[in-house]
Amino acid sequence: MQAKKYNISVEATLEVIGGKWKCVILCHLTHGKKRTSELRRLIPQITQKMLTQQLRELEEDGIINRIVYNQVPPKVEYELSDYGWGLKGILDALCAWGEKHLDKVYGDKYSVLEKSVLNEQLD
Amino acid sequence: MQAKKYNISVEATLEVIGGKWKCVILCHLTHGKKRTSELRRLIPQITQKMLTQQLRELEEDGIINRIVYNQVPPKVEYELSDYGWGLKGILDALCAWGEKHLDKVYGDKYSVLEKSVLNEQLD
DNA sequence: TACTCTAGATACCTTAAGGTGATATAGGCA
DNA sequence: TGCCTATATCACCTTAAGGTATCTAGAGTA
Repeated sequence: MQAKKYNISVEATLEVIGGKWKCVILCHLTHGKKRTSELRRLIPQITQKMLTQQLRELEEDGIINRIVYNQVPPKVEYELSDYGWGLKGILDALCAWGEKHLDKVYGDKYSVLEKSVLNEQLD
Repeated sequence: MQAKKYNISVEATLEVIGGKWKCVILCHLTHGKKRTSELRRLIPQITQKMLTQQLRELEEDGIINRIVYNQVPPKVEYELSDYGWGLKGILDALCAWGEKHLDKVYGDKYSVLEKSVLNEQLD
């Protein structure tokens, strides 16, 4: 395989965790193993297709592990792989910056309700 | 203005630095003020339109400052704003992870040439 | 005069990312 | 017998992100 030409290494990172959903999924997984249905509940706007598609790609890149339980109805869990845990610092920083940014941009208009919902989902 | 509903704060961050180019631009700016033409040289694949478009959006979000010199031919420089410097930790981490990832994925096949080009551009 | 150089705008077009809705499993259970 | 469950895949469609080509300004310069 030929190394792809990146002009700057951050492009390699973006290829792995870029896009609309991957960081969101990974942030949730930093709080522990999750079932597919849990992820769908945690990320209401994501569609079934996008969820499994993003999970597949993350799995291919070795960021997450897919754990299949042989039972009916099916049960599948996803967790950060050892390699994926190397992203924890970045993911936490992204979340933290986002919170600060929301405070800055919306200030008081950023309702307490929002925050409680947000924290609930972070736990 | 109504606060947008985010399910998790990382979404707010992605709205500011998401997309194909913004992190790349910002990474370059962490190494100092840059003229438009310098950025275009540093990011050969970006088109004129995308560059100015992304720069405008970053400026609107208060991440970068646009410095216009009143002279002909025009001279415009971009630099991280004080607020933008708050992203330095994240940007550095993204770059660092990307380098490690390239090593892991490509190993020896990831040529020294690539690395030197890469480092050159990081300086 | 004609052409350079830098930064940018704008209209239009292409493509890939993302979304919708239907269908497939395969055992448990009413 | 037929419906439930959770997970996933497929074909198709939409939309927004990104790309191309052409245009501007205004002074220097060959």
